[in-house]
Amino acid sequence: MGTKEKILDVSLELFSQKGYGNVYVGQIAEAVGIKAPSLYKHFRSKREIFDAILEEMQRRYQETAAGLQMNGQDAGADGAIFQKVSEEQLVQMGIGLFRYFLHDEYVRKFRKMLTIEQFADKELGALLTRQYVEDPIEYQAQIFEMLIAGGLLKGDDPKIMALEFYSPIYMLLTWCDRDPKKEKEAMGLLESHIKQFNKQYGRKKK
Amino acid sequence: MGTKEKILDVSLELFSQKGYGNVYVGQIAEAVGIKAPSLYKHFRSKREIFDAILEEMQRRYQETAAGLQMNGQDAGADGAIFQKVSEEQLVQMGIGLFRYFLHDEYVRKFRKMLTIEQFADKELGALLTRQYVEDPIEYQAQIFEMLIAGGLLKGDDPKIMALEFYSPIYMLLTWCDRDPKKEKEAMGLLESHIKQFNKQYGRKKK
DNA sequence: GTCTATAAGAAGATAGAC
DNA sequence: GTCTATCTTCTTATAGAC
Repeated sequence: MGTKEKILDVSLELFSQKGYGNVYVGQIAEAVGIKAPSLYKHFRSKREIFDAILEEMQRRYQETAAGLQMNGQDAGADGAIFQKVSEEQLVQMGIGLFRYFLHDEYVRKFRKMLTIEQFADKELGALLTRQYVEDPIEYQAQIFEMLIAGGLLKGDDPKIMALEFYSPIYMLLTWCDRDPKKEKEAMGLLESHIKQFNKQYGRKKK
Repeated sequence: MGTKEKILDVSLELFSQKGYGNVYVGQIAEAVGIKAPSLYKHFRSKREIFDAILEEMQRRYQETAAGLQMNGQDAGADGAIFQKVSEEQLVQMGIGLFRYFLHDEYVRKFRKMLTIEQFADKELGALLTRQYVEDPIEYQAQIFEMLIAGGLLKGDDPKIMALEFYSPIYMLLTWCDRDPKKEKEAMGLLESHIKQFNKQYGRKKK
């Protein structure tokens, strides 16, 4: 890893723990293994480091989102993918989303950074809302709408279903961000939640 | 309001917006209407201001919690209170909780401060978890357990019910903290959610 | 209790040698 | 690209007059 990438890496780690204002360029330099003035050969200022992180993480998110929406245009093709929806698949969808958000090192650190900076920087607050409230709910509402249309789930308000499916995921996620030791307990609650969700909205098997 | 109280007041406002490390004593003093050195006649240090806020807000929370748990020991008496549970009452319980968390000026600012400081200060992270995850879920699980025992709701896992009832409240709350203009939309979603919850878990009327 | 003046130190950033 | 030395500004806190 080049020095420039290492600077971004350790800066994200520090920003996600202490927040931008409580991280000093000396700390970044020390974590990288150089002296503070050397940082300025790679970035013009501390703010430029922050901006570079922001840009890179948004790029990655766009990539992931584009990947997830797959055939968003073509509901027919998506329907086919979920042809055989089952409790097990709903559980996998929820647990998978949770695991990805929680375990991907960059996703986790960036979410923590957004959380810390959300009120100081309106743009970051809006980003947090988009990435962790509006996009997931809209995406899941679309999926539920297709599953209902295909007769695989019952229900009449996909958006409320998405709110009810996703909100516990989000809350358990913020819980584990504060205390990673809770992951096992959170996973158990999440599984119970999804099974309950399936019991409520799933079509009877026989 | 005495100067000492005013210092705590404006400090909480500033800390909840920028975070402890990004607030300077000069800003606090300016907001109070005095010069920075005068602050030190009321508090020995900036940290002491922060600690005083923390202590005061925890005192208020204990007070509120004690009030809410009412007859927590005496499930019989609590049962009586909820004798005539209805959709309208569930809605009022959820909306009421939401409104209180969102509109009480001190509660809202303190929550934002905890949110900002949660990763830098483990104690504050634990406090946020207690006040906004564990206590509400435990409290609501107890209520649901009583309502089930009394035949007013159906369901077999009060804790999962509490998770499903409360998580959307929490998510909509964090959403509105970032963007208060969303309150009306959030309130509408919340009401739909609770009605859906009641449809799933409520005993049929006839 | 509030002020002005100021100390003491921290933090971001630059200059210039290597 | 990394270093040491240094500049400038900001920030917390104290001293002492009123």
